[in-house]
Amino acid sequence: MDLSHLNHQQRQAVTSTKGPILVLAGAGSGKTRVIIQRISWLIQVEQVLPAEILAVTFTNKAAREMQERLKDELRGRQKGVQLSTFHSLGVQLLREHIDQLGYRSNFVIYDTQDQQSVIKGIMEDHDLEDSGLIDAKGVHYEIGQAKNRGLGPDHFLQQRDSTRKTQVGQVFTEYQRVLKGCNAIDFDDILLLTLKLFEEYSEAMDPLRERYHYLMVDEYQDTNRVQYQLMCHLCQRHHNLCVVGDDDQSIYGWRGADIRNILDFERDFPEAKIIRLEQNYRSTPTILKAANQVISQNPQRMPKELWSQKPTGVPLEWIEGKDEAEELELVARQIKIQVLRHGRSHSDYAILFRSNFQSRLIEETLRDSGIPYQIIGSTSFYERKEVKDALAYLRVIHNHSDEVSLHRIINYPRRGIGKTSLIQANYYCQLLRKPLFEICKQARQHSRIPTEAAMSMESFAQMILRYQQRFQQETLGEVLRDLLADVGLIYDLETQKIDPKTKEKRVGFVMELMRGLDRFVEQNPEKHLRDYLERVMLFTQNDREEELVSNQVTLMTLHSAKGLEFPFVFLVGMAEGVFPNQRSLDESGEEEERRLCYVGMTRAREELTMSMARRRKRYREEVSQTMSRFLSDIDSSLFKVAPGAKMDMGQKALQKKQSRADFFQQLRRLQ
DNA sequence: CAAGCTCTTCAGACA
DNA sequence: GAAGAGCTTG
Ligand SMILES: Nc1ncnc2c1ncn2[C@@H]1O[C@H](COP(=O)(O)OP(=O)(O)OP(=O)(O)O)[C@@H](O)[C@H]1O
Repeated sequence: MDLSHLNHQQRQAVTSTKGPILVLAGAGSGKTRVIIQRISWLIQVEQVLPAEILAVTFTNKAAREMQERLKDELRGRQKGVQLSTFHSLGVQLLREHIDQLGYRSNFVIYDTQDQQSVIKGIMEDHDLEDSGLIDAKGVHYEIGQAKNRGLGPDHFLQQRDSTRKTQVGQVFTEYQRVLKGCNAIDFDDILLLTLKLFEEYSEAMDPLRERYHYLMVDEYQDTNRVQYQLMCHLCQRHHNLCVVGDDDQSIYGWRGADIRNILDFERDFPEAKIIRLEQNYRSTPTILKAANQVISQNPQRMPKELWSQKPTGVPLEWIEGKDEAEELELVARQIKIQVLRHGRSHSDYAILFRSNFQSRLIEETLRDSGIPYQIIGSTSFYERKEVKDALAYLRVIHNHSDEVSLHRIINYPRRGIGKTSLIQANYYCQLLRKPLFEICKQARQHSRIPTEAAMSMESFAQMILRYQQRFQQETLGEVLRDLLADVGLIYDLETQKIDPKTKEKRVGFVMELMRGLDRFVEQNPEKHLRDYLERVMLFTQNDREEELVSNQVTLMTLHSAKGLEFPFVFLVGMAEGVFPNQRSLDESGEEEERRLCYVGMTRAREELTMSMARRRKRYREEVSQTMSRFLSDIDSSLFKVAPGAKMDMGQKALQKKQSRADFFQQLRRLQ
């Protein structure tokens, strides 16, 4: 096998297939390439069966990319290699074994909204809502943090001196009970329950320990403790583990990523080999130098070298607008000019931002400028009310116990099952210890439920059962169409008295959902409703099948950009408060934000442009903004036009005028 | 009990 | 700019 496109250290990492190794290296040093080549080496040289190889990535997008790169490399022989995220691996195992843990295999996955509505419900039931000590969001956060560290309600209940903590503990306990009752698990449970399988049903899991002879983990710096433990179980038997990561790119601390996983690797795997990669093949020295200046302000970094042999490259660009609209217009024009001048494709460009809400204006601006674009990773689609409502029908059909979804739809669109009827139904649930759906099925037998409502409940339940049948037999997409027509969801949306534009949008989203299901069926004719639901829960919108990736500018958050690269990168919104994000600063200091900046900058291969607006609209009022602190860490000589300006006002104005004149001149020349 | 209205609150990243 | 809460009205 040809290893000439790897450097010495990479080759070492690729060919040291036995035992644990840790590849610790900076951005763009070819870590991902190591994983790809290693898999290729295992299959081609060591004749390892693909099914014995497991590579874990952090996002589905990364998994798919790796799949593509492997396909290019192995042309079919990669078939059978398992590439997945910890979460999808977990779901796969749970499907098979979750009954051991007291759930049924048709479990559903609760997202943040579902979780919070459960928590709200519990707090209402226990009159904890206006205790002033806790709120649903806070409890949700605490539960999440605890779960990421592998802790349960006891962790809170033990802290007797804090009423707040004990209340959180009570809600937490109840929360787990409710979820179990709904046969639902949350994202953290996916990992926790999988781990529990390994710990408590160890023998049943033995085949799994046996299965993967070679385990690889990309973006290792972002794993949390639970994932780490899971990883240990998976490679326990064979011990052939290769993890690659970069402590400077650890940007998921808020989700429990634990840097100890890197620090303790040597302790937990004493025979581990540590390999460092020091050459960056991605960016120009200019970009790399700037990125290093930003990250070097962080204390307590692991020592790492990173150099690039590429030609120096062009200086960094800086764009400043009077407000966000102007900032983004300038960015758009810049892209337009460059595409024309250099004959580049739009797909060579990425616009990266800190927070999702920034994407709206970017999108509008690009649309107005006629620049084609695609947005990656926005979760908002599946969080929209109308989409969630439609999905709730599917979830209830799949799992009658899913009471969060059931409550969403039992009276939407209206079918005369009001609040009081539900309270009565609920009373019978508790009295007879039956799930709500069972009560609905025979609502007329329960005298306290008003007759009208009871009839309605029964026919609702019958309808669900009818569609459950149909989903098992007919094409998913068609049944969904019938279902939504039957319950009148689209009709309800269309007859709402709101402005026609939003109305159109909402209907459009539901249509898109139906098209998505059609596409899913086309691509996976054998799969069932449960597969679709699983996909929808795990794969956010990222997965839009890369429709014609060609010639579109990519828009995404800095977080989703990790691991990717583009010839031209624009980092927009480089203003204090936005990036670094204020809340993040307050809660966890600037270091992670700084790493995020490092990640963003090092996505660029040839040219990096940063931009900000001097004023920004926030809700109603306008606020003036100052330049992001990260910019002042970059040597101004690396910029073509230095941001903020160390020059006096006169010069500054002049330069601005000058560059604007240049700019318009260029525009004219191009037209 | 439903419908329509205003008011408030919220916008940190992801699986 | 969107969604939920809470109010009034029919
Ligand atoms: N030995 C090599 N020779 C030439 N190019 C290489 C070599 N190794 C990697 N590259 C290229 O360098 C770029 C970065 O590689 P890769 O994505 O594997 O880096 P990485 O370390 O995973 O980056 P990051 O940490 O930013 O995710 C890719 O375009 C890759 O093709």
